[in-house]
Amino acid sequence: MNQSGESLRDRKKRQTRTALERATVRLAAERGYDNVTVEEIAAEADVSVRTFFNYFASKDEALIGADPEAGPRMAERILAFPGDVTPFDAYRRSVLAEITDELNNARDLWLLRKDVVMQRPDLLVRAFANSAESEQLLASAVAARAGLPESHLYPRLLVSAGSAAFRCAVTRWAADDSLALGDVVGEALDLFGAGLAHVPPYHHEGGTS
Amino acid sequence: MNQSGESLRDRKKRQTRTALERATVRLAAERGYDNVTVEEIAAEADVSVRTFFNYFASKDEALIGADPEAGPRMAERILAFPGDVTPFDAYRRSVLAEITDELNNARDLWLLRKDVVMQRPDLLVRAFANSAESEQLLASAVAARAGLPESHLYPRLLVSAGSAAFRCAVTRWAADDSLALGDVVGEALDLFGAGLAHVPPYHHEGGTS
DNA sequence: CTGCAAACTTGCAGTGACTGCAAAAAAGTC
DNA sequence: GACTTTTTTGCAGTCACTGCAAGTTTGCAG
Repeated sequence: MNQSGESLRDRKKRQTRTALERATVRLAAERGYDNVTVEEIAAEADVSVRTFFNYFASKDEALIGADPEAGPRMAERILAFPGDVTPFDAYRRSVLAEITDELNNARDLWLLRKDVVMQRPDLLVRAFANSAESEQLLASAVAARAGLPESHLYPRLLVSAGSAAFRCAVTRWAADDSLALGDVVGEALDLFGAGLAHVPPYHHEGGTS
Repeated sequence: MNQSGESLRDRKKRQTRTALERATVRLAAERGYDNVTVEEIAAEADVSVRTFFNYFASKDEALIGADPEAGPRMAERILAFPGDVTPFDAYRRSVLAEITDELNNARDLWLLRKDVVMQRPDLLVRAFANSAESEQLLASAVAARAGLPESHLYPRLLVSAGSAAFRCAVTRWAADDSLALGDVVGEALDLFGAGLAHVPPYHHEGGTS
């Protein structure tokens, strides 16, 4: 019964996973991240506490909705671009594509996460701390594309810059409703691309930049 | 009795603080970070567990030796440079100065921390997660110097890039004994300064870069 | 549809980080 | 030496997280 690629089991697993994720985000946004216990989250999703930890290694991970496939997916994307695309561009496009997908799939969740992040900005950093494994994958992909050894600083810096861009962008996005998250991330990556030695122009009071 | 600027009390506090820090790092390097309990650390430093938590908010903080004065100190340095120094250079120099000082004061600790980080790279990221407050200070200083509003992406990105540079540099430093940490951080910051769109040259097997 | 194996869920008991509180012990002051 | 302010400590409690050993559900073959 897996011609559709997804058995009953798989479907149920996906369901509990997203139920837990949504419960976590919803409750955290509603009454503050650390006023919510895993027990409450599990109850909300109608599973046992132990099951929560079968799906997520930590409360943090559930909040951010850590997707174990995101790393491999992005790495593949990076390598799939035609040869004349620079490593930076490949990485940049890959990140933006991922964000677009994510927002299309769960924009509502990100709106709630925004509230949580506004209360506790450190959560975003902490959540990214656990993705060292994925980052390693991305760094390898970048290294391959750039013709550099894995030990080189550049690939790791580029990937770190990516998550920094994302984190800063979320903060900025949270503060200004009128912006699209993808655009802000793109802008941040551009600053990294152009070099931080170059201070970007800023027109006081003149939003046509 | 505080003409020397430091009373008995202050001296003792400093002593317990560094004793706890050293105990944490030493034990963690010796037998692995999570095979060490706070109870053991406290015992090693001859204080109670409760006292440990009077000095450090978490085990992570003790491992990294989080210095609450580092943020203000660096911010001050950034603002103190003459006016013709660019924001990037001011930040860069400030970071390198801090690292130099730190290594001069506690090089042995950093050598041990290196071992711990090699076992668990995520600890470094997590440790930096709690410094959101300091980062805000630095970002403000950079913003002031760059003539940008605090809400602008640039200052935050520069500061994030700084910690990314530091984290990547430590990793690289841990893997190659022959390098000086300060140099690697400087190199990383230079890559950020020049722009990541530019892939650095790499001479296969020719260390004259 | 039955019986078996693999995957998933659950409860339970335990560890360890971390907190608030109130009392003991120093340290500084006069 | 009494008095105030800090610092240390013990204690009780909460909560995240883990390993283990059932119990339950799903997949599959006969």
